[in-house]
Amino acid sequence: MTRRQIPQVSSRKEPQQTRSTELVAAILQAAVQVLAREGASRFTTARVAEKAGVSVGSVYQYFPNKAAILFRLQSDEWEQTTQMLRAILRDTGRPPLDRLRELVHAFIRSECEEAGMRVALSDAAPLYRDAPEAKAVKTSSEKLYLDFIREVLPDAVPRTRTLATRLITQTLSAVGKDFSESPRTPAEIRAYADAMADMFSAYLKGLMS
Amino acid sequence: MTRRQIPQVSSRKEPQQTRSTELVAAILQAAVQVLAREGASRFTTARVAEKAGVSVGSVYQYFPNKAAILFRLQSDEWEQTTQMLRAILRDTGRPPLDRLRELVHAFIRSECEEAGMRVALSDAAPLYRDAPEAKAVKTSSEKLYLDFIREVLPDAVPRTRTLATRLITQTLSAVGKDFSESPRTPAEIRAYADAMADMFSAYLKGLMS
Amino acid sequence: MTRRQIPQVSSRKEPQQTRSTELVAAILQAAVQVLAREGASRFTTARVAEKAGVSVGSVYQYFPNKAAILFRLQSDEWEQTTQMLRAILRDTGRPPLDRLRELVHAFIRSECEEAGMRVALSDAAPLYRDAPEAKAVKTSSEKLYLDFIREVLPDAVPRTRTLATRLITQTLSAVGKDFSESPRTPAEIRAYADAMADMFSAYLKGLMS
Amino acid sequence: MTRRQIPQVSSRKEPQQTRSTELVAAILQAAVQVLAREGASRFTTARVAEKAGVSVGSVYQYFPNKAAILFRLQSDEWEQTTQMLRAILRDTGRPPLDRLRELVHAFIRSECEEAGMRVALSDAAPLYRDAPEAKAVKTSSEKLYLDFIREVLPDAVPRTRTLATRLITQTLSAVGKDFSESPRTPAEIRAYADAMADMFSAYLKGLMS
DNA sequence: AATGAATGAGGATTCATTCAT
DNA sequence: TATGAATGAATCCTCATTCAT
Repeated sequence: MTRRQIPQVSSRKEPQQTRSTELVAAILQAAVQVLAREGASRFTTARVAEKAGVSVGSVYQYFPNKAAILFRLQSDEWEQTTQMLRAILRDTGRPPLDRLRELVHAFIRSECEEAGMRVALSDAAPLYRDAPEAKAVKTSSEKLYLDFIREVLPDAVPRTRTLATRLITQTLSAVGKDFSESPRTPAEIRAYADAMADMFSAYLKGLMS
Repeated sequence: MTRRQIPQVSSRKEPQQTRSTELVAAILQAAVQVLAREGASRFTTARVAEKAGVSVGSVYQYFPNKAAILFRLQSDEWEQTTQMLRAILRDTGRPPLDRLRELVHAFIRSECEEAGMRVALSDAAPLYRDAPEAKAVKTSSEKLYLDFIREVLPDAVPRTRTLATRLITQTLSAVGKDFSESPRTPAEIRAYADAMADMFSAYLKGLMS
Repeated sequence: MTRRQIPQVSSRKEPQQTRSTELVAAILQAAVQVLAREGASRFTTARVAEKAGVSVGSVYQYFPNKAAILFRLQSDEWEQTTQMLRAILRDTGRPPLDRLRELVHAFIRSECEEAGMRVALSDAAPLYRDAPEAKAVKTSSEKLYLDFIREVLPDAVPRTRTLATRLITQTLSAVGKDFSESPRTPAEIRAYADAMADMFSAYLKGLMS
Repeated sequence: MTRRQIPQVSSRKEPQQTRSTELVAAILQAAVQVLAREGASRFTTARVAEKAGVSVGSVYQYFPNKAAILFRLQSDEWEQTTQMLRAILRDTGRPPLDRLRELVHAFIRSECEEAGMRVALSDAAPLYRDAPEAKAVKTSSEKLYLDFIREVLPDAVPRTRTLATRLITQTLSAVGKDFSESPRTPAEIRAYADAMADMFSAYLKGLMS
């Protein structure tokens, strides 16, 4: 590609006053709604501002550009998901593969919540995914999984562990996204998550030997 | 979302004369280039026309709208990939899991070819994915996999087979896409494909018992 | 207006061979349908050609441009209407005002037939109305009315007669067009036509004294 | 017609600041000029913007689409005309038919002012006439006439009054429009208006008895 | 005569971002 | 700080007409 646009995506200023924090929250909440109701292609700063009840100018006061809003939405979600998964994976009292199963269920379930907004957010990915900040977020959560895999495959060579980690995380996120694009019933979700957990378990068991 | 735009995406006229066929080919080739070089957001009918050396009007003579060009690109690729995979899966002389492994390799390899264009094409998916024609294409190739899985799991209940089929196809396509977004060396590709094949094999073996 | 476009609107060639006559008829019939179904703004030569089952080139073989088709439609209708009215007005056996009443009824009735097409045709009027041929058509039918008014007001000065003629013809055509824009029941049509005839009669009686 | 386009035609925002009001005024004034000089077919938002000395974007800030500008022009004129006619009709000191005569004169005269623009505006009617707002405007002024006719024909049955009202208003507006399409001298205008008033008077007198 | 592919100017509308107030 | 008016390039698509075959 001749020249990808790599916008500066980090927040223009850290809002430290209460008022500002509220404003940012209002903007983000409005952004979620606009994304869910209108879709990625109709996600405009003007619409977000209007829904948030503030002026466009104010939006640009806290976000350098449209991509930054989307990035923030995405990264907040990553944060949230990661936190949830961390709690599950670190519960070392339970057998690892049990934890993995629970993780898969929790992840797929969470992906299916607010699916409409998530699809739209992922449609808008081209706008924010190439920003350097986006990559940072991704690698940070990678470690979490790697630690878990190390626990499961203590004797494997690093290369194998890395590969297994990548495969599982990538499958989880890519397939989760794909699966959640269609509306799903709780039963469907459970069945699919179980199948995926079965697959991961079988794979890891094979690597243990 | 309030109302998605569902454009008519099928070809405007079947080019039967040599000249027309060439024109359509030129347009599609130009489209591939524009997509690869400029990215989805800069993919415009005007640019395609210019690159193809024809007028915009000519583009619209053969494609009812921009989405139709993208859909055609995507659907040509699906066709091609499906054909390739069909050849592999139907080679019943070899053990199924061997064929599956080869399929995974072939698929991942093919996804990594022209990766730039593929990523852009997938970025543009919101424009064509909701067209009814798009769904038809998808379901048609589903059967291919289902037949294969039936061969592998002849005794499983239909539900299990369906689930396994979905999981594997979805993993293949979603993870393949994701994986190919970064540039990969042949070695990386082999390693990743092997890992994925291991995962599928372990999973299916688990279901056989 | 800086420069109105005054297109040459007369037929490119008089079709004298049977084949050609049929072609022209097919084109005109298709034009009527396109006008009725798609409206003036979507009336295009391409659509007419397609509906007629001929090529655009053939359309341009017999009509120098789009306006000419519309003009022909309009002028055919004028012709037809005039013929009908002539028959009524010249039936000198009946009292003039009776004939006028019948004329009004016949006219309004005919305007309400194929109303959709007529509205569209009138929407397209800007395209053909300024052609010199259009004016010729109009004046030709003027005489018919003038003769009738002369019969009704034999003693009036020419000025009065001219004025009365213009007022009546203009009212008839303008109000007829306006009235037919909404769908009307036969009863409505009769009532309206009667009222209009009453108005004309009262007016002319006033001028007779 | 398969599907008419019924655009939302009401103003996008009520300009309350002086600056905005001026802008809207400038746009409308420019619109009038473009309409008068270029005609309906060359009436484009770009031309209006340019003539008004603002950007296209600004035009769209106050008018949701082209039709809305035209509708506003038309509706302003309706308003103005109605106001004028109301003053005449409500001057109950004078005999009704005198007032009617004056109304006819005033109306025809006003129609002949800025005739070029009016013709163009009416050529553009297909763009705005089907908007729901347009119908509302029309019915509102209907009442004015109905009240007047009630005064003239106090003993007539409602049906008759309604019919007379419709006939007169429709004649007035349709014939007025038609008459003003050609340039007219003041004398012509007076003569034509007098003739029309004669016609209305004769008609109403006939209904009184 | 007939065809219909090709042209390309033209038009409506959107939207990210800025900046004067 | 907040506002929101203003910008104008960019985009998708249409269509009258021509002309090589």
